[in-house]
Amino acid sequence: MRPVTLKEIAKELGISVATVSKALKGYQDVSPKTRKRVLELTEKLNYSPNTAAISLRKQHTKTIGVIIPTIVHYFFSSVIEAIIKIADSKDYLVILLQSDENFELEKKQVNLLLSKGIDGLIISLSNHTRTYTHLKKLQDYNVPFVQIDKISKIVHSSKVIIDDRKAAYNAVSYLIEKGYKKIAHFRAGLNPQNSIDRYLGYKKALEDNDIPLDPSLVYICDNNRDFEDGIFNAEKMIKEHGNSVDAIFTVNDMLAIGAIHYFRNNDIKIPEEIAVFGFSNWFMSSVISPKLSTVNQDGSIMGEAAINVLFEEIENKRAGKPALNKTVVIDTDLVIREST
Amino acid sequence: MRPVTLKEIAKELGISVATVSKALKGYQDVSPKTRKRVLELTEKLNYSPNTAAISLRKQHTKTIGVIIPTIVHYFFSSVIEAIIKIADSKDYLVILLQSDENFELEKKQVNLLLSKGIDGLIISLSNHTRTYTHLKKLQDYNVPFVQIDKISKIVHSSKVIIDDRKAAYNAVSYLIEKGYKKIAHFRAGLNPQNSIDRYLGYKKALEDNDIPLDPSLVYICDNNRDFEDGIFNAEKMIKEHGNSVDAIFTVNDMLAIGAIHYFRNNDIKIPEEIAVFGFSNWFMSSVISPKLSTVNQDGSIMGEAAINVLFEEIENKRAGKPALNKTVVIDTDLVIREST
DNA sequence: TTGTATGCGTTATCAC
DNA sequence: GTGATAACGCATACAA
Repeated sequence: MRPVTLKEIAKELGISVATVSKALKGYQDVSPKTRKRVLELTEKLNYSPNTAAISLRKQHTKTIGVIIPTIVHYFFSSVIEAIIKIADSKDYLVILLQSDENFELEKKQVNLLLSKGIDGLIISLSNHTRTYTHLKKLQDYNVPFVQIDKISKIVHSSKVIIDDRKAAYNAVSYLIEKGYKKIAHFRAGLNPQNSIDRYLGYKKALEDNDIPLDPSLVYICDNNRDFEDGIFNAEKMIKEHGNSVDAIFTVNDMLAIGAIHYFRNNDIKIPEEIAVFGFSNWFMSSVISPKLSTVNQDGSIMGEAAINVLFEEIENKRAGKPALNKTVVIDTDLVIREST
Repeated sequence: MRPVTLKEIAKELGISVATVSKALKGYQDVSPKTRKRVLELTEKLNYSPNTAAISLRKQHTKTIGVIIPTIVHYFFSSVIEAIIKIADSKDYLVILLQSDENFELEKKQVNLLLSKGIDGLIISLSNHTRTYTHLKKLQDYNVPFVQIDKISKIVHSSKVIIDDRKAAYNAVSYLIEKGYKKIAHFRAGLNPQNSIDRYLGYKKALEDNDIPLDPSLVYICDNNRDFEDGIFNAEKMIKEHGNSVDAIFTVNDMLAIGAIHYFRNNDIKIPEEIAVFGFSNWFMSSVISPKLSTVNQDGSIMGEAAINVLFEEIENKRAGKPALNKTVVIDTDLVIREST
C-alpha cells in the first residue's frame, strides 16, 4: 500500500488536483459541497501530505537539528527531552546527532544538517572545537541556530547558558562561609568555556575572601572518564597534600562521586575530614551516600529555553528580520546536602 | 546566501542540468573534461544536493525514526546513542521521539513519522500500549520497523530483545544458591511484557527449587517514580513481613536503589539481613553503596543490533523481498557485587 | 557525449 | 467555483 496522493483523490472525485488542494487548505473559493466530498474522501483514505513535496515547494522542513557532545548524560538527555517535547507539540521533528566531543564529526554533522535543509539548529560545542567556520556557514546560509551550555563566546548567535562563573563563585563562597579553608578544585580540560568559567568563579571566591590561590590544588581532569578521574585525582591529592585539604569543588558531579568513592574506600570521613561540592545536580547525586551538595543546573529548563529561542529566531527570519542573537541566562542554585 | 542548485551550476558552465547531474553521479557517458569542470565548480560553490528534491524523486528519505518511552534513562539513552552513531556512519539521520509512556502520543508519533516518510522505524512500546493498529499501519505502508526491548509479541516484525525470563530466572536462581530462601519481588505494572517475563522467571526459579510462591511477597510498583516506589515498597514489605524476608529481586535498578536507600536509613544491613538484586546494570549501580548486584543489560549492544536489523530490513525491502521478521536475543549476564 | 523531456507531490498564480 | 499550468530541485529514459 502506498500513501495516497492528491492526484488520486482528485481522480477519484473527478475534480482537479488544484481544487482538492484548496479544499484541504480551507480556501474560501471552493464550494461547500466540493469541500465536503474532498474532506470525506481524504479522511476515508487516510490522506496525509507528502512531506518531501511540501519541503521542496515551501522551502522549509519543519524539522530542527540538535548536536550534542554526549547523549548518555543526565544533563544533556534532559535537555534533549525538553527540546523534543516542545518541538513535537509544535509539529516540528528533531534530528539528533552526537558529536562525541569530536570536532571533525561536529563539523561534518553541521554540513549534513545543512544539506538536509533543517529549519534551525541547537548546538552544544565539543570540548575540542576551537574554530568556527561551520557555525559561520550556518550564518551564511541564514539558518537560525542557538548555542547552548558549551558555547563559543566569539560567535554571534542566540545563546542559552548558565552563569558558570557566578554559580561556581557561589558554591565556593558557601564552602568558605562554612569554614572550609583549603579548598581544592577538580576542573575539566583547559578549553571548554564551562570549565574556564567555573575555575574563574572558584578563583574569584578565594580572592574575595583573601585566600591565596594554590595552583597545586587545582587538578585537571580531562580524559573523559569522569568517575575514574575523580578517584584518580582524589588519590593524587591525598598523596600530595595529605589530609590538609578540607574541601573540594568539582566541575561536575561525576568527578565528585568518584572522589567520594575514593574517600569512603579509604575511610576518610565526608564531610568531617573533607567536604565535596559538585556541579550539575545529576539525579544520582541525591541517591548516593553521602548525598552530594551541588549546583543545580536544570536541563529541562535549558532545553525549553533553547527551543523557544530557536522558534523565535525562525519566526523572526520568516518575517524577514535580522537575527535576534539574544542570550538567555538560566538560573542556578545551590543544593546543600550531606557532603558539605 | 541560498544553497546553489544544479540549475545554477549548469547555467554557469553553459551545459545542461542533466549533464551536471550525471557528472556528479559518476556516470561514464560524460567526457572527462566536462566532469572535471563540473566537479571543480561544485566544489568551489560548495554544492550539496537538496534533500527534499532527492526524497521526492527517489522516494526515500535517508532518515529513520526512533520512538522511545523515556529518553532520560541510562539504558535507553545508551540505545539511542548506539543507533545514532551507526546511522550517522551510514549517512542516515535519525528523528527521535519520546512517547512518554503515553499510548495516544505514541500513536500520533507513528503517524507523524509515517507522513514524514521515514525509511524505517525503531520503536520501544509504552507501558500502556495494548492495541497495535499503529504498528499494523506501518506494515500496510510497508515501512520496515523493529521493536526493541518493550515489544508486543503478537505483532509480527523484527525484534531485538533480551530473554527477560531467563535473565530473571538466573538472578533468582543465584540468590537461591547463595542460600536465600524468602525472596520478594518488586515488579512493574501488569502490562509491559518485560515485567511479565521477569516475574515469570522469578516464579519459575522458585518452583524449580521447590520454594512455594508467596503472592504477598510480590509488590507491584507502577506509578513511574521508581526510586520513591522502591522506598515505599521496601517500607511496606518490612511492615508486612518484618525481617523475615532475606532477599529482593527487583524489576529494575532504580527500584533496588530506592529499597537500599530505605534499608540503610533504617539500619537494615545489606546483604547480611537482606540481599538486593537489581536489573539493568545502570551506571549508577556500580557507584552506590553497597554496590548493586544486577542483571547486565547492555543498551549499546541492543541499539547496535536494532539498527543493523533495521538496515537489513530496509535492504530487503529494496530488493523486493518480504520482511525478514527476525528476532535477535541479546545476551545478559549476572553482575555480582556487594548487595548479595 | 550531451541535451530534452518527464515526473516525484504539492502549492500558487492565473485564466476560465 | 474550478482547473490548467508552472515551479520547487533532482534523476533518468530517451533522443539527438
